[in-house]
Amino acid sequence: MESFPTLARRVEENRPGRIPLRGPGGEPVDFRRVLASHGVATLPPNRIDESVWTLDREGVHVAERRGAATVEPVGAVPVVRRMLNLDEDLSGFYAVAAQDPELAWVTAGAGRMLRSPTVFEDVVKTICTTNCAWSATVRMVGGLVEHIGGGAFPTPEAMAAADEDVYREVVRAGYRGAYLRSLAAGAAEGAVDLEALLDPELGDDEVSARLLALPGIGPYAAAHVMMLVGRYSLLILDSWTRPQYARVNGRKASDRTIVRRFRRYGPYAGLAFWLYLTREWVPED
DNA sequence: CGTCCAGGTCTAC
DNA sequence: GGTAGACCTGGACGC
Repeated sequence: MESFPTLARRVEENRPGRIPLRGPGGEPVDFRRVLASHGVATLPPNRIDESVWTLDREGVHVAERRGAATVEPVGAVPVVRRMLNLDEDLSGFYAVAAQDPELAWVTAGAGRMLRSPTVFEDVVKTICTTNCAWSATVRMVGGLVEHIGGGAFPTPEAMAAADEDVYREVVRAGYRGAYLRSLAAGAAEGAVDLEALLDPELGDDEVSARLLALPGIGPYAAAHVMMLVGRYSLLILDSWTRPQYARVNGRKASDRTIVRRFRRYGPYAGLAFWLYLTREWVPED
């Protein structure tokens, strides 16, 4: 006869995992705003359905129910916690944002950028956004997932082992192919430790320097990856954010002016800038 | 058809 | 420190 505690545990484990949508400081977490936090979040193998607000990926299903994220299977709870960035305390950011009439709304739970399960994946995807239209980014990442990862996001080992022809003829990554293979080889051999970029002991300048040392990562890509690993001191200034700022702001501004406007946010300047740009992305109910 | 450029980066001055 | 050109790809545009 099975003991009661064991049975109770089994019953509990068979229920979908539930993750309360609260940050470490008790801050609210807007689940929809995490799913719709940035464009890279929508790339394969992620599948985000904004009509019902669900996230599916590699057999994992995430939805929102009664103030919690529900996760199936339950074993995927740790990776989902990471993807939703639920362990970062944003209360310090909210304290500053509350004083800014343009951004006070974020304190309702905005600011968590959807992360990939590995930093490697976010770096690869970011490289695939450089110097090309969004449609090309979708094609390249789709090619990596389908033809190298077999439907999942490819491991560094698989990407390093893939032939150059695959990058040229299937992924159609163009000159980025060499960057991607080189990055993957470094990650596979352990020469580059991308997970270390999550180390809170590192300063933003150190994280930035390590990213800029990677093949194919320049100022834009470094700032983008940094936002995804919780480093917000740099603003993402590129061909999308500049005109988007002009649209939201009502008139154009130089990079210097933009940087000044968000200077009050200190280490959260990049996050404040991004949220300002994307404030219309998730309509209120 | 050619030119431009999109969520830039690299190298060479 | 700063700038000029080259760079894969493939839509969007002008001619």
